[in-house]
Amino acid sequence: MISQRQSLLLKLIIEEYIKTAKPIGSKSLCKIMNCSSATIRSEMSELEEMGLLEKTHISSGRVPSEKGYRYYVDNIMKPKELNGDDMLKLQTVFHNKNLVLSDAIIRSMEIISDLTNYTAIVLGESSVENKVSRVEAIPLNDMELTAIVITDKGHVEHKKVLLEEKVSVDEIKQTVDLINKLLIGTPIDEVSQVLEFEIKPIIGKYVKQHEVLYNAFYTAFSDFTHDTNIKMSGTKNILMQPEFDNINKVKEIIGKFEDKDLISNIKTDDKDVKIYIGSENEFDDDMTVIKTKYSINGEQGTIALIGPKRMEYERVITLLNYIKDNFE
Amino acid sequence: MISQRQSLLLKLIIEEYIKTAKPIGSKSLCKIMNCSSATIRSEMSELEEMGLLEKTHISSGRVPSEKGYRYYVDNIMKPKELNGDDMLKLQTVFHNKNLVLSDAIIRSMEIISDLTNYTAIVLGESSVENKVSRVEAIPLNDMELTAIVITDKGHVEHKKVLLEEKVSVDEIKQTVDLINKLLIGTPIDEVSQVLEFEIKPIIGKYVKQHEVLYNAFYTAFSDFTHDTNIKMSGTKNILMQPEFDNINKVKEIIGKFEDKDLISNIKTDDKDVKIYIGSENEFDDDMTVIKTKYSINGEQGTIALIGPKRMEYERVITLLNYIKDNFE
DNA sequence: ATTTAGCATTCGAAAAAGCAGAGTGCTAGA
DNA sequence: TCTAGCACTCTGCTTTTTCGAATGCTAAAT
Repeated sequence: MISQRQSLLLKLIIEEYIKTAKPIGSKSLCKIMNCSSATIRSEMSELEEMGLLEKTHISSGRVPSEKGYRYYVDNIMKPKELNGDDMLKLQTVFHNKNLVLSDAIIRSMEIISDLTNYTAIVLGESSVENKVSRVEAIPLNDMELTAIVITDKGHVEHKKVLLEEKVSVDEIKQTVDLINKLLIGTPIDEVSQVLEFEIKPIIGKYVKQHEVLYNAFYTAFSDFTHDTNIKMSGTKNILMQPEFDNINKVKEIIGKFEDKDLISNIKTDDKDVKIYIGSENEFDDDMTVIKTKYSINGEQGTIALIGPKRMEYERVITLLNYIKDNFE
Repeated sequence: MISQRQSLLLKLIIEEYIKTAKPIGSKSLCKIMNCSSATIRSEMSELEEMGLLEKTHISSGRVPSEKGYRYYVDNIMKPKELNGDDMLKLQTVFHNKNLVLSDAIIRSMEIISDLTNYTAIVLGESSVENKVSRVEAIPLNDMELTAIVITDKGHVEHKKVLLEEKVSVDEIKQTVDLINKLLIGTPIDEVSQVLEFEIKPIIGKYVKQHEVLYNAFYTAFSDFTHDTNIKMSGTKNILMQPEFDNINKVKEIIGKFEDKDLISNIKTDDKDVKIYIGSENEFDDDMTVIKTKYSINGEQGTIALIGPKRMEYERVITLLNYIKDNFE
């Protein structure tokens, strides 16, 4: 077990390291720990033995290990009050009456990203809980049409589709009417099933070119439901962190930020704010991902921050909780 | 004036430098120029005097200057046939019958970016030449609605708007009907005028809360017309170029890539493929921007590539021309 | 009048050497 | 248990050296 004093020492080391990104030596903690550097050294080496601290080389100061951060997050750090400045900045969003909720979340995350220099991500989900309220198709020429779906919550999706063969405007109209009749009120995530099992079998009776049209709508719809909306901000900010002092790491991370799949994977269904340090996350072993689900008014998704493992955990968790609370 | 031999020399130096990114020494060109290094040296120093070449330091090999590239692009380089591999890759797009034109352009540019390791940009314009074909408003609750505009070319824009006061569903419906009546057929870029001068004056007669609703629609529409759609790909690729060997340049460029205004400024109305080398462009003095307008089927915009000044000009210009030709 | 060979010179990139400072571990005494 | 002291290690920086690739210039050759 870890002693009182060791816990304090770990706390001091981590918090100092978060500030400076430099290994912490025993001497610098003498006054505050009220003992000699030798004592601190021996405590340090015990913490190292437990795997909570590391050295960058044999005679360097100590640096927190992944396990060290984990311990800090789980057992040492305390939820803090939101800092006044941070709050003030965020208030500008809540007081801006012109912002729709979904925009407000994005804006809040932008602010948090600016405030912290971490990268903010908002993964909007394709509006589960939304029901189809209307389907439209605008024929553009004999080979193209735009399919539009509007949900009861005001979500709109549209997609241009290429028809494999010419289809008459009348036939398109008939198909749309049919789809509307059968689809209105259907939850968005059940649409593809309804299409497949209820509409496909009967569409042939009404429309000559049913294959073609069916396929067009089918691709349009399946795009809707699979598409997660990604908003990122501060991919530049994060490069200001001192850990990005070498060109290859920068390139690696930039590459990962461009990888939509990797980013989409950050999605979570956990309503609590959870922290994934280093190898605990799928994104990058040197980074920490902190994320939570939001869900307001039928719209839901994930908000996340990505930063170095040396992250201001207390502050970040407070920030995320704050905006969650304010949006409910 | 520049002599035959100097022109050849310049060509060789630039093309070699494009390949290797390393200064070119006189000796390396002896065989191909069929003369001694001393001769080449003296020609080189003349080219330098004319400002077409530069040295990185007093005893280094030569590197093309901005003016040198300009001269090369204007007077030396010849339009080439598209390389077979490049063509093959692009063909996959043209043969993919499922792609709508606008998607095909984006996809083509992605491929070009991969092929060249430059960054590709597609700036889609808010569909000039489109006319309003329908306006819809979906009330979400007493304070929010989603406004939808559909154009005759199948372009769809939608936006959630916050109402400043509660407005009844009936009033919303009336307003929408009125707007539809007056707006259908209006070219998208004239919408705000019609709204301001034709609709605003009479809306009060029909609707009690006319201010509120008018404002909502006005903001929604003005967002539509101002919004240029930016698609970028290969921001990572470009970092592979050897000029990005120092961290600060990388950060600078990443910052510029995040700057929507700077990117939007790349927009051009020139239908020819034009090259802007170094300080000739607004983007970055160390980079070259090559761009052209595309316009198909009422949809138009700008496609551009951003790369180092040391760009494969011949290839790039051929590529862009090729996709332009194939889309018309 | 060009072109070439030869030579001293310049400069950068990379390796080697040197140095100061910050830390550590360990031991012996308080 | 804690601390003072000491030998030792390693980094980060600066300085030196070395090496090779180019250059410009001059004088001879074509």
